[in-house]
Formats: sequence, structure tokens, C-alpha cells
Amino acid sequence: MAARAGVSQTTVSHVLNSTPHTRVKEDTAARVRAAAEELGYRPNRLARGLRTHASDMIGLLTEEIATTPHAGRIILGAQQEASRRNLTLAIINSELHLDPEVDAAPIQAFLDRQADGIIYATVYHDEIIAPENISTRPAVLIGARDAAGVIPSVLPDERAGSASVVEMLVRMGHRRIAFAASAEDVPATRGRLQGYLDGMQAAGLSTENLVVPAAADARGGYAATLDLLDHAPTAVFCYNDRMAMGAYRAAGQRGLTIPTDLSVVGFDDQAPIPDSLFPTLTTVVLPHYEMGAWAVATLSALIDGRAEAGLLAGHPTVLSCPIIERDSVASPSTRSH
Amino acid sequence: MAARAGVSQTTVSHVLNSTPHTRVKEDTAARVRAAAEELGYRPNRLARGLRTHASDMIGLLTEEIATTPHAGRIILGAQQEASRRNLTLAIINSELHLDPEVDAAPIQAFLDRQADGIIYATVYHDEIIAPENISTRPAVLIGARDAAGVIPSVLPDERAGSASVVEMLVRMGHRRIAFAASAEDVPATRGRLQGYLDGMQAAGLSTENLVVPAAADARGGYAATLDLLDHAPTAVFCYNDRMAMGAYRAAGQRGLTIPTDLSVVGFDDQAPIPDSLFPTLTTVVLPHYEMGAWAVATLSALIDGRAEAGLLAGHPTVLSCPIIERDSVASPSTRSH
DNA sequence: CTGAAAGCGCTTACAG
DNA sequence: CTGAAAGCGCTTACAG
Repeated sequence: MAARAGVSQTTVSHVLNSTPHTRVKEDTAARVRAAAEELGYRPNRLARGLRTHASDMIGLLTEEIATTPHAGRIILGAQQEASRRNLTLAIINSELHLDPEVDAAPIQAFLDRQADGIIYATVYHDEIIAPENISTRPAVLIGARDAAGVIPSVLPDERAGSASVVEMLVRMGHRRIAFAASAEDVPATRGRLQGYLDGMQAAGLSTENLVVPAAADARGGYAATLDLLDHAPTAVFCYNDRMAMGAYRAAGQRGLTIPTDLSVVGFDDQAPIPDSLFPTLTTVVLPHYEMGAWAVATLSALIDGRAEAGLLAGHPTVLSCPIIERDSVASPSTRSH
Repeated sequence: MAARAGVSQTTVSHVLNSTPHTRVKEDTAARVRAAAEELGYRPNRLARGLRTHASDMIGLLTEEIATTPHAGRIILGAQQEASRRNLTLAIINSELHLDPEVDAAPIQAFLDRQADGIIYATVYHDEIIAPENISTRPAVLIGARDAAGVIPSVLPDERAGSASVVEMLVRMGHRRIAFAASAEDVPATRGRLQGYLDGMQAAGLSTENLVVPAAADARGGYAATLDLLDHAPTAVFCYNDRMAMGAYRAAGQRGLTIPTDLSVVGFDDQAPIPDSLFPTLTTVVLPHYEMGAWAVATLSALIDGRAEAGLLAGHPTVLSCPIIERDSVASPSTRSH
């Protein structure tokens, strides 16, 4: 390559990397670029990395890629942000044990490849003890707070998202708003329920008999809604979209039309449910894409020294969960049922 | 590291890689391993790769990671097979244009990092012209045949999967089996319809008035089923699970109980639909996980010279699509409706 | 059984 | 404005 352009490898490097503070005569540079083009020359990133101690690769360690509905969107957000920054994203989907010892292994794989930084994405945990070796490099957490308080993290604001649903419902005139809760003991359960309670309290509404916990699936939603319907709610807010599917079924069985007789709201925006229901389901989205993108952007800043982990780690970044309005919500009709 | 064990870097390399045809005295080896352990020494894979011209990394280029429901399972299958073989999987999710020029760019990113091989995963295309630069390294295709016939590929046997549904229905006594088809012009449309027709023909059954094309979503399935129901089918086989959701709605509206009055079968096993429906939906799974795993296993064989692309490329590997039986199918009741 | 030396393909002071 | 030389951290003939 250098021979082809009649210059040294040094000059090739300067030209192709536009090394700062280095002037190369324009026609020399042109000659280099032409030769590179002709030969299809591409610098070997491995060699570059060895020399610069930077791989321009970041590792994403994720649990439950297939089980959890939205891990795909975290990956997508991270991937696109990485592409934008000319970083390569390597992914390992491990069964995370949330055990600092065991989970160190997949991270080691990234370290061995000189990853510039690491993203550790968990779902359903609010605080974790990160694998010890993760702090060898810049790192960020998605979906969990670092127990040690040294790794920056990003979380969805499920509580506020949940409260905003109640607000919306109240604004439309609902006063008897029921919550089909999850019986599972995960942070999302607490956050969404708490948000509902926040909203009801803010509006000065009673929640008596209006909260029923059940399995976090369609059958649970069906059972919970059937119970709830005995207490004449005008709206049922469900812990998740799958429960909302059950709520539709329960409403149909009681001869109630959505949204005229009963408004229903879900949570998750889990494709393809909301668009596949009759009528389509108003629900709350989790900012998965945004969290993935945030992780890469933040990691990049950490790597380049444009940000400091210590400053960020103090309080997790919290991303809001907006409501997606579709057709399952209306003002309560005056006739009672 | 070498100093710590009191040996040369050569010996360290021999011990840690158990270089073939090289004997190292056992206590020397033990000393090396002990030192490595103590120091937490890990060989730099970049340096190794530079020297050996192998990165032990393979690249997966995929389109529509988030849009298509099951890309996650392809990634999971590929990832787990890669881990099993000590390979790292790097992923780029690009908008594939199926244009050999444009799609060359993301592949170049892998080549620059000296990927040992490349997986190109597309969905919904039966034949593609692969980017020219892909053949620089061993490569395999998922979900599409290579127009040039040089790259090995793997495809789901949707046609046979579809035919097997009809067979099952016939075995249970159904004779008026309707098909809610997709109006979209993609290979899956043709394969699934053809399989239905194969099955009906094999059983000597008429399909007159029993095939209605519609949009491939819940609303399309609803409309198609409403039409179909005028021709008294005892079973409706839907192009996909979303259409099946619509079929449930249509059946409910006509007062038909599933499966007693009408059997319904879907296709895709798209979570969370099948388990969230009342009753749960019998459907056909696409072998996404298996295709991902096949791709890595095959690529690995190609890289190691254990397989030859020329031999494999002749005919694509076809993986079967099994039926997952749930509760939406029963023998037709004798009473007519 | 073990080590010295070369070299993988780059970048980066440094010199001119 | 350009190049010679060193060195990143490994592996691999080769020598002993």
C-alpha cells in the first residue's frame, strides 16, 4: 500500500487517520487516497487496537434476550448509537446469575478482547452487585442501580409513568379507577402499583376494593378484572399488556364494550398486543431503545474522558415512560352498569 | 508475567495454549499457571489475533432486529452456539437494502476487525444477491437463498409446516378447512398458502371459497374469518398468529366457541399471543433458534476447513417448522352452525 | 524441555 | 512536509 503510493507507512497512517497537528501536502495525500481506493486497502483494526490500546468495541452483556419482550429494543438502541459513533457492539447473552463471581466470566471475554467499555443490561432488578471485574473499564448499567454506587445506570421511571395514566384517566372524568396488579415480587410490580396509588391520592380518590393482584399474564388479568368488575370501576389499569388482554376478555364476557362501558390501559407496549386488540390498546412504553442509546452515549463519554463515572453514579438517570394513546380509553358514560 | 514465573514468554504461550507437539516439564507448567492465576493474567486477544490472523470473532449482520418478532431467537441461537465454541459474536443490525453495494458497508466493518466469518440474516426473502465483499471470508445466509449459489444457507420449511397443519386437522376429522391468507407478496405468503393447498389436495378436499387473502394482522384476520364463516368451515388456519387473534374475535362475534364450534390454528408462535388467547392457540413455530445455531456451527466448520462451501451451497439446508399443540383445535362437532 | 528472535500491521514520538 | 525506528503483546519456526 505504502509502496503503491510511493510514500512511507507513516504517511499513509497520517493521511487515512487525518492525524491532528500533522500537515501532509495535498497531492501526497491525494496519491495515498487514490492508492487505498484502488487496492481496496483497509487498515487492520486489530493492529491498530494493539498499538493504541483501544479497540473501538464495546461489549453489551444482557440477560434474557429472548425471554424478555423488549431486550431487542435495548440492543437496537445501543447498536444504532454505536454505529453513529463508529463503535462496534459485541453482544453476549448470558444467563446472568446476579452473582458477582459467576457473571465475571462473560465480562472477562470482553476484557480479553480489549473492549473499551462494558454495558451490563439486566431487567427486573432495582439494585445489583456488579461483577468485580467490570470496573476494570468504563461501565454502565441498564435497568438496575449499582449497589456499590460507583457505576452509572439508567432506569425507566415506571412509577411516574403509572401515575400519569391515572392523571389522564382522572382528567377524562374517571373516578373509579381500578388497578389489576401483579402478584410477582419484582421492582416493576412495586413501581407501577405505587404510581397508581400516587395518582389516586393526588386526585383524592379512594382505592378501596380497586386493587387486585394476580398473575402477570392474560389469565391473571382476566381473573383480576372479573373481581374488579364487581366494584363498578369505569376504568381498569393493568400492570401489563398481557393482563390487559385478559381484561378485554372479562369485559366482553360481562357484556361491557370497551371503551364506552369500560376504559382499559396497559403497560409495556408489548408488540403485537396493543395493535392487535379490538379496540387497540392505550398503554405505556418503556424507554428501552432510549436506554440502550443512553448507555452507549454515556459509555462513549466515559471512555473519552468527557464524563466522570463518579459524578454520574450518584443518582441513576431516569427516563420517562410515555403513554401511547390508542382506542381503549374514553370518558366514562353516565349510564351505570 | 513471564518474569513472575521465571520463564520466557515463549513458554508461557506454550503452557497457556497447550501448543501441540510441545512438551513442557510439568512443574514449569504448574509454575506458569500459578503465576497467571496470581496476577490474573489474561492473554490479549488482539495481539493473538494479529499474529495468528484469526480473531475468533464472527459477525452477524441482521435486518429488522426489532421489527421482526423473532430475530431475537436467531441471535440467541447464534450466540449460544458461539459461546459453546469459544467464539465471540459481534452483531450489526443494519437496514439491509438487499443491494450488494449498500450492504457492503456493514460487512466491511466486520472485515476490518478481521472477523473469521460472517452470517447474513435476512427475513422474508427467498433469494438474494449477497454483497460482493462477503465472500472474502467464509459466510452463510439465514432466511434466504444465495442467487449466485455459492454461499450456504438455511431456510425454514414453511410449506411443509403448513401442510402438516392441514394433515393434523384432516386426521381429526375436519373436511372444511379454511385458510385466512396474507395479501402481502412475500415468500412466506406463498409457502404457507402452497402448503395449505398441498395438504388439501393430498386429502382430496376442495378449497373452493375457503381461501381469503387479507392484511397480515389482527384486523385482516378478523375480516377474512368473517368472510370465511359464511362458507361453514369447521377450522380456520391463519397465515399468522396476529390474524388468528382476529379470527378469535370474529368467531366470538358470531357466537362460535373455540374449539368446539371452530378450530383455529396460527403460524409463527409469536409470543405472547398463543398463551394469551382464550383458549390458547395451536400454532406452528419457525426454527429461528435452530437457524441461528446452524449458522454458527456451519460457519465454524467452514472456517476450520471441516466443511466446504461449494458442497453446502448446492441446496439450502431446510429446517422443519413443528406444530405446537395448545387448546384451539378439536374434532369438529357434529351439529352444524 | 526451554528461550532468543522475528514478525503480525499498525501508530507515534522524534528527527530532519 | 515526510520517513526511520521503536514498540503494542502475542505466536511460531528454529536452535540448542
